[in-house]
Order: sequence, then C-alpha cells, then structure tokens
Amino acid sequence: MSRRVGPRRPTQVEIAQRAGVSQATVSLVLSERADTTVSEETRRRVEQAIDDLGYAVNPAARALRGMTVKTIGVYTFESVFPVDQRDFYHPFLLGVEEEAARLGYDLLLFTSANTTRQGVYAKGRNALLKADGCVLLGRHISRDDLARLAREGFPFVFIGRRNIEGVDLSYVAPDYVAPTAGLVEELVALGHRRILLLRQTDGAEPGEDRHSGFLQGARAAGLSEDDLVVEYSSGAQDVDTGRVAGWIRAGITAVLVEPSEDNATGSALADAAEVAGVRIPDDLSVAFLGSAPGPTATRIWTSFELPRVEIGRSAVQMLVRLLDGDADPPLQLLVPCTDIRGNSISRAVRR
Amino acid sequence: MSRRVGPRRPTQVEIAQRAGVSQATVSLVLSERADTTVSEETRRRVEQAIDDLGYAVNPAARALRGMTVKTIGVYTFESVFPVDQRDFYHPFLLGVEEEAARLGYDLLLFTSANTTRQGVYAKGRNALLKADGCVLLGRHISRDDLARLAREGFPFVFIGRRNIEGVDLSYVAPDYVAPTAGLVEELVALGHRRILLLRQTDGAEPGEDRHSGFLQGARAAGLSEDDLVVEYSSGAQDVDTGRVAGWIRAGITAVLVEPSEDNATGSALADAAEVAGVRIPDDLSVAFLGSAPGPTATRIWTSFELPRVEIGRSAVQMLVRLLDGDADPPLQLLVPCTDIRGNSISRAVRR
DNA sequence: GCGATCAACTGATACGTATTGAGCCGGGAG
DNA sequence: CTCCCGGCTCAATACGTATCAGTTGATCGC
Repeated sequence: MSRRVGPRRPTQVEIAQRAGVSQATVSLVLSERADTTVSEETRRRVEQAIDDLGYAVNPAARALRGMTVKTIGVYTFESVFPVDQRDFYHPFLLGVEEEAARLGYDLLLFTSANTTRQGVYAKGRNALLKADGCVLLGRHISRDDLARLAREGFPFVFIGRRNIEGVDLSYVAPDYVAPTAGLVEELVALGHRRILLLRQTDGAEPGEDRHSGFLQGARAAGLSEDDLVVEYSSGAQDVDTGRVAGWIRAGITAVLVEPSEDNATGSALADAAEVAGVRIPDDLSVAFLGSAPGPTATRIWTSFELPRVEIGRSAVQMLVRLLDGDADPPLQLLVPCTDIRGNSISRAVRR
Repeated sequence: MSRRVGPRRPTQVEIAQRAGVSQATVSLVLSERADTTVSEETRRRVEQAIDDLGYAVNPAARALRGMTVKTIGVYTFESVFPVDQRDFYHPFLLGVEEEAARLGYDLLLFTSANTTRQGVYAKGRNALLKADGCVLLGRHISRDDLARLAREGFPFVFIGRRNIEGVDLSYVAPDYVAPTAGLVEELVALGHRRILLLRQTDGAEPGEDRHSGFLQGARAAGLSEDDLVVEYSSGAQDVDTGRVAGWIRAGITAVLVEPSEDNATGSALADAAEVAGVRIPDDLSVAFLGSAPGPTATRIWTSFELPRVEIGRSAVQMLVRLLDGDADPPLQLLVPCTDIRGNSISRAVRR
C-alpha cells in the first residue's frame, strides 16, 4: 500500500481561515442539515471561500467519523463486465447499477477478489469494508463467508436464497416454489399423472424450493405420492437415451427439469428423446423450472423466466434500507417469476 | 450522509491489548515492509490476536493517513453495464476491469454522477476523490472538468486524445494518424489522385488526427495539395445523392470517411451512392477512418479497428504508474489500430 | 570498562472531518 | 436590575491508522 501522490487538497481549516470562521462552522455549512443554525452572511462567506479554493470534502475523513460514503459494493466471483452478453449474471448487475444510480450511490466492484480467488476474507481480512454495504452475487460464494459477514454485522444483501443455520441472512431471490407448483397443477389438468422431477445433485436451495413447489403443486392437484418421481442429474452426461426410454417404460408422461448452470441438461434431454424416438410433447411433456435452452425454430420450451433486472434493483433497495437504519436484517424477498408458455407440454397420452 | 450502522469492528488498539504490545507494533506487523524489525515471537502473538478477533484494517483510516486504497475510479457518462453488448464503450471497460483485477485494484464506478448529469464536479465538489485515481471515458466529458482535474493534481488517465492549452493531460488513445496515412498511400498506389476527406464538424482531436494523417500520407505519396479535398459533415442528413454526384463530377475517385458516433454517415453515403448510380468501389473507393458500419452480405468496408480492450488495459497500467509515483503526468500513449481489408476500395478508373 | 551500535519496541502525533457542550451577545420578561 | 432564552459560533474531541523520534537492554569493539 503506497502513499498517495499529488499536491495536498484544501481542507475545512483553510476554508475557515479564508472565511474568518472556525472549522466547525465550515462543517456546519456543508452539512445541510435542517436543525443547524448558521447566519446567512456567514454561510455566504464560507461558500465563497469553498468556491475560491476549490474545496472538496475528504471522503476518507468522513468515513473515519463513521459516516457512510454512498458506495455500494458488488461482490461476485464472475467477471463483472462479462464478455458474453448473455451471461447469466449480467441482468442482475444491470438492475443493481440502475437502482444504485437512481439512489445516488456509486458502485464498488471487487474485481481484485476475483483474481485472488480467496473469497471475501482474502488474506484473512475483510475486503468489503471499503463500501458502506454490499450486494453479493453468485453460486460460488462460500456459506462460511456469508455466515461470518452476517455475524460481524456487515450490511449486505445476497442475491439468491441461502438458508444458514443460526444466521440472519438478507436476500432477494426468485420464487421457484409458486411457479413450479403451478406447472404441476397445469400438467395434472392436462391429464398427467406420473410426473418426474429431475433435480440437480448440488442440493442447493433453488433445488429445494423447486422440490417444495413440486410437492405442493401435486398436493393441491390431488396427486398421490406414488405418482411423483424424483431423480437427480449431475450434468448433461447423466441424461442419455436409455434413461429417457426408461421413463417412458415407467409410465412417466411429464418431466420437470431443474436447469443446470450451462443449460446442458436441457439440450441433452432433447437430444436423447430424439434418438429414443420419444416425441416432445406428444410422448413426453417437458418443462424447465427456470431458464430454458434458447428457443429453436419449432420449439419454445415451457419454462419460466427469472426477473433478474428486477432482483438486482430490489437488492439495492433492500441494502439501502439497511444502511439507512430503516430496518434490521434479515430482510428477505422472493420475487415472482414470469411463466413462459411454450409448446413443449401437451395433453397426456393414454398408453 | 447518514451514520454507518452495525457493531463496531475491532481496532489495532484492541489487537495490541490482547497481544500485550503497543498499537504501533500491530501496525508494523500488518505493514509487511522489509525494513521493519519485529521479533518472530511478537509477530506470532499479534497474528494470533488478529485471527481471534477477526480484525480487518479500516480503509478509511488508512486513506486518511494518505495511503492509497487500491481503488481505481471509472468515470463515464454512458451506462456502465450497457444493455447493448455492441455498445461502443463496452470493450474499453472490459480491458479496464481485466487489468485492474490483474494489478489488484478494485473498480469504483461513478454511476451516481450519470444520473445527476453534473459532470465531475457535481455540486461544486469533486466526486472522484473516493478513488486513488480515475480512468475517464467518453466524448461528453467536459474539457473544463479535465483541465481542472489536471490542475488540482488528481491522478487520472483519459481514454481518447485531448489537447488542452497549458494542461498536462495523461491519455491513451488510438493512433488515427498512421493508419490514415497508410490508407492514403494505398489509394495513391491504386492510381487515385483526387481524394476526399469527409470530416465530422465537431472539430475534436480524432478529426484533427485523421486530417494530419491524410496530409501526411498524401505528402509521402507525392500527391500535390491540389488533389486533396476536405469536406465536412455534421451527420447523415448532410450526405445525399446530390453531394455524391458532385464528388464524381469533381473527379474525386476515393473518399475517406471519419465515422460519426452512430455510424449513420457511412450508411447514408452507401445509400446515396446507390441512388446516384455510383458503384462502390468501381466508381468510387470508400474507406472508413475507424469503425465501419457492420458488414453486409456483399460488402466488407475497408476500415480499421480500434484496439479498445487493449486501450482499456493500457489506461489502467498508466494510471497505476502514476499512482505508484513511477512517473509524472503527462503520460501519453497512442495504440496502433488494425487494418481491415475490405472490398470497398479498388483501382482508380480513368475517366 | 565504556562508548557505540543495534534489535525490538513504544509514545506521541497528524491526517480531516462531524459533533457536542459551552460561551457569547442582545433582547425581552419579570 | 436580574434572569433567561434563542441565535450564533467555537474549542475540543474522537474516529483508526502509519510513521517518526525516541527509549530500552543487550552486544560489540577496543
């Protein structure tokens, strides 16, 4: 950490001297608080001196006094200016930037932490303190870091749901439960009985939520537990022709797929079905519990869309509420998803 | 500016008490300088205390002492997470982020300044001081702001060339002179004599540089001054069929176009030529002195490409050199462009 | 044996601000 | 006349750190 360069900037003391007042008075003039009493004449003289000397408040000194600096940190493992526009995280950041700008906050990107893959507590010291508070983003943020941050009382909001024992976590996340339940009910209304949920093996909260929605929708639609099948996949290679054929033999007529990070599971399923001679949706209805693989000429996947920009915005709003002391953690918000009506589900065939 | 929330964090004083040493010693242990003398035993005890209490250095206090905080500001009028991936500024930011991360700096985005369109000196106070130094970006940054920043000794690097009387400005910019000169020489080699430079009316440095390159190339190729024509355009509406026809009548066989912000001048020229029955390149060779309109099925414009990512990287490198005191402003760097060989120029016709 | 040198540590200080409690002054009430 | 009060200003202080100028002992050279 080297020494700052350049000439010294004017301070309140110098303003005070030039205006013939005390430093305290200068500070009073600058803090445009309502309950302050400075005569019009004094105020004028101070402001004149400020203009003359080109004074600018020193943010470090302000921060040291315990003031906020109007800076929101953004911590993410992924690159922040992603090369791929279609990057999953990009829309979140869009919302974060938009809302931060609207509320008058600057954005501090912890890019250095990305290279030194050390997590929040790089070098054993918290890197986030340069900001008033922080929006955390990304699958790869360690639960331990989150827990420690929360315990230390650092104000932050996580994007995505996380449940950590004994820790009060603030987060904004998409609601997977309701739309998943809705899809199950819709499938049942279309005559489906044996429905498969294909989960990711990571065991993370999004998977749990989808599972809850699955069960909840089934209950609401009056399905018996026996009709529900849950299987796991750890990636595209797990979904092959044999497996799809097996589903058909087992009488399964509809599959709900939890998307994998790269959406490869979805594509693999489509390919396997084609090879197996299983037509979608005629022989098998398929829907994605989240973002689907991109649409093709003939196929629009039934799925739902996460309101990512909106989530980014909400996270900033929530963080600012925490910073303003208008609320205490945990603040938790689930944002509804938008259904995408595709052509990958249809009325169940009787076999 | 409100008060910071949350519980107080441990300080060096508390570390010192727990380790049975003075605060100064704690600071010495933390500053991993070579010329420091702390016994192994003491260092161990201090580090133990740091771990126990979860100490993290207070960046505000450090900054107040005049230290740098490893933060580079990014100031731009445009949105920083542009919705349009093809945004002109995006690649610069990519380079900035990449290099900042590599050098261990975090990035502070002055997004709040974008909404309050007040320039650098929003509210009469310099908004940039939260960072150690700053990369400035964008056509719309006022010359006065740049001049004032430079005069005040704030470390910054501008992306793009700016010449301001009596001000030492550090910048990184694409070199328009050399490739423009090269294009002129190439055209002359193809038999062209009367060559037109179509400048933007803004009178900014990029236009000056292209003009210089134009003259320089002509001189190198042995063209007489009489063969050179310079015209101006303030936008697409200025380039119509009549104008193009006029060029042909005047014996002009090649046009070098300074691209406008939205590249509309280029498209307008193509359209006007088509309507006028002027074939490119058979009747008229056309090249762009910078980014061309997107390629079409039959047409790849001869032009050259700005190394924008590279420029972003260089700007950060330059700024860090300034911050480290390894150099004094002005530091100025011109980065070479890449020629794009299209099919919009050809051998001159004899008429 | 004595000053000099050195390693290891510490006390004191400054950085620039926001805030607090007190002081001053002039005027109105009692 | 005294007392008090409101309006205005100021001196003093704390925030947490890095660094400088010592201050110890201990060791060394002669």
